[in-house]
Amino acid sequence: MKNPDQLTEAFRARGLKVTPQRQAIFAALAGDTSHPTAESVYAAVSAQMPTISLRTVYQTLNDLAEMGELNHVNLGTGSSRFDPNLAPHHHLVCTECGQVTDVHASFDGLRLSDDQAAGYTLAATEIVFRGVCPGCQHSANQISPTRSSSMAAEGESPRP
Amino acid sequence: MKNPDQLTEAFRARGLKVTPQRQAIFAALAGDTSHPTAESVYAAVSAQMPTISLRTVYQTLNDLAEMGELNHVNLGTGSSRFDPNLAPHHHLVCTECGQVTDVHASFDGLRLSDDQAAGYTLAATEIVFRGVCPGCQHSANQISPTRSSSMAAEGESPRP
DNA sequence: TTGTTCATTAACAACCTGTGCAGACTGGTT
DNA sequence: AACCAGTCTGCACAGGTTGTTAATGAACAA
Ligand SMILES: [Mn+2]
Ligand SMILES: [Mn+2]
Ligand SMILES: [Zn+2]
Ligand SMILES: [Zn+2]
Repeated sequence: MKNPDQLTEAFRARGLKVTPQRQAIFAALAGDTSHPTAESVYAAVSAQMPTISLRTVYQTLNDLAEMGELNHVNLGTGSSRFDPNLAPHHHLVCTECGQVTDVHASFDGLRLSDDQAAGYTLAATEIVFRGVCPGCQHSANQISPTRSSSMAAEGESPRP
Repeated sequence: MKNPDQLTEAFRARGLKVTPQRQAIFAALAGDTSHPTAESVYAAVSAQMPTISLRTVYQTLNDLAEMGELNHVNLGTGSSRFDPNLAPHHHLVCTECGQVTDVHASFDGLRLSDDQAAGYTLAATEIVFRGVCPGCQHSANQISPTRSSSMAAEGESPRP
């Protein structure tokens, strides 16, 4: 994702207005590597701008995704996530809490032979590694007093 | 997935009853390589047994998944899909119509280095190839009369 | 500065996938 | 035949996301 100033330019170039709400969202996303959901972006921005609406957050995230400034990723964690990291990379997803971590390794050897491609015009290859994150391993090793402690930690359930 | 008779046994062995509804679902899934959604299983079974409820289809599919007879896969096509193919394999997903095709190539070289794994306990690796299927390429090359023709072909929209 | 256009908000409704629930029903067993 | 655990159905409902509408407000080009 471009930095907030560049996004401001890009929005103007598209005839979109640059509003305080949009700028607050740009700022919230800058440097965010957590693969936030719309709700979590809303939570972050609301802290600075309590009057912003969830609807506006959705709209702006969708605008950014349409402009290619953001990737819309669906990793089966129950809600769409938005990824400002435009570099080619893959993901590590915690099956307990839904946490998503970037994997920057390149897997260049990964190509589909023509016969396997079945006539498809290929556009992208996504690799998802699933497992249990360090935080959730701790919780699991304990006597699990309330059974919901691990999910509460990250704030999102894996599959609603 | 086991064949219907074996599933009947497996259900009984677990103390689960074998009902006509469940048998109809077993039969519908046998040899189905389309990665059906619950809705599409429901549609198929309803043709033979019009009184079956969607709720029962969901329940039975979940039971089968819990028993490991079916894989629950989420490929970002808007709804969960169920995969009776238990062999390790990957998927090719059409970004236009949502069609899913198996890729049986093995990518054994694919391993995550310890530093990339970030302390996760890894459990699974999924590879998703995205592109446009042969059918949808045809539609796209034409003058696209109604713009919705390509989606109607496969019966499911990629992202609701 | 002014005017036009676009954006935001709020309050809903609608949508879709999926699940919880209550009550009627039935498979498998005795 | 009778029993009971387990199942089916229909409906309500939840979560995530989008559509609508109207009223207010603000961005930015002229
Ligand atoms: Mn990422
Ligand atoms: Mn498959
Ligand atoms: Zn976790
Ligand atoms: Zn297609």
